[in-house]
Amino acid sequence: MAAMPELPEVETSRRGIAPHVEEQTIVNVVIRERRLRWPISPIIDTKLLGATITSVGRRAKYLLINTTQGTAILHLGMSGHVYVVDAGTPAGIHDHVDVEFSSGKALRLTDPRRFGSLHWSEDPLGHELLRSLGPEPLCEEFSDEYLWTSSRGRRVAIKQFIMNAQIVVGVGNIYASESLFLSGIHPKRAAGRIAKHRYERLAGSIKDVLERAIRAGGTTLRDFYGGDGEAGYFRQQLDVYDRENEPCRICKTPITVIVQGQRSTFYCKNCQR
DNA sequence: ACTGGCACCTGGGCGC
DNA sequence: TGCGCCCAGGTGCCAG
Repeated sequence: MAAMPELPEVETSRRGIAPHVEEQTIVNVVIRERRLRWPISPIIDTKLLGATITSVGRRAKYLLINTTQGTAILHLGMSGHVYVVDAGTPAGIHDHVDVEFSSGKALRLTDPRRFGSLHWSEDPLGHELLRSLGPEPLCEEFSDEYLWTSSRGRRVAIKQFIMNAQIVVGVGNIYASESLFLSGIHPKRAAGRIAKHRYERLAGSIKDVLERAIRAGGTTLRDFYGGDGEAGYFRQQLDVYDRENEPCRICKTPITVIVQGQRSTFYCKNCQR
């Protein structure tokens, strides 16, 4: 099982856990490991205890667990998962947090690599980590006009430009490669040297690929009660990611892999210019 | 102000 | 079977 959370996986998690945790009252908080990307503050234990969850939101790849006392801000990093278990279910070595409800169920956070984080805030959108994030890719504000305007004078490669969370959130390594393929843009092209009409295709492709992935339940399908994920189906729809040397679905040219900013980029050197 | 590079961690897959 | 190496989907921070 490998569900590295990009935006569709986080959104899938949000939808998966929401019906199980909304309106639940927290009667116990078990934190077994506080050393995530940042240490989990002891404040969180106190704030969560006795609180009732009102809704589960999302901003970028952060889950916002809204309660009557404030908001828990949860990031899943590269290897985090959340799911619902029976309270008291024996914990594995990477099961760092259980939030137990009066119903006898619990929300469990598992994160082997511990790149995730958990914060508390009464004003989550004003939180240090969320404050200066760019727009959501699926909102209207994110458009060709926006991309074109914000890219003028920028020499950075377009792949890294769209993965920059100050520009737009939620475009991770997989969907960056995929959306550039769909819009026919070479990943190394300087962001500032792309014409507006090409940004129209790019903005559309980003929205399209993310929406399709969300509809497919993220790249990995999960059962949010009980735990284990099932290898997902969106992977089968990927055009370039992880397809080195396999034929381009359009022109049959073998897919090329390069490294940009220490991450793999997959593209078709014939279709993308 | 940008840009590129490093760091934080563990686990899985591969070649020998 | 075992060991060492390389790779992984995120992102804040640093120096230049």
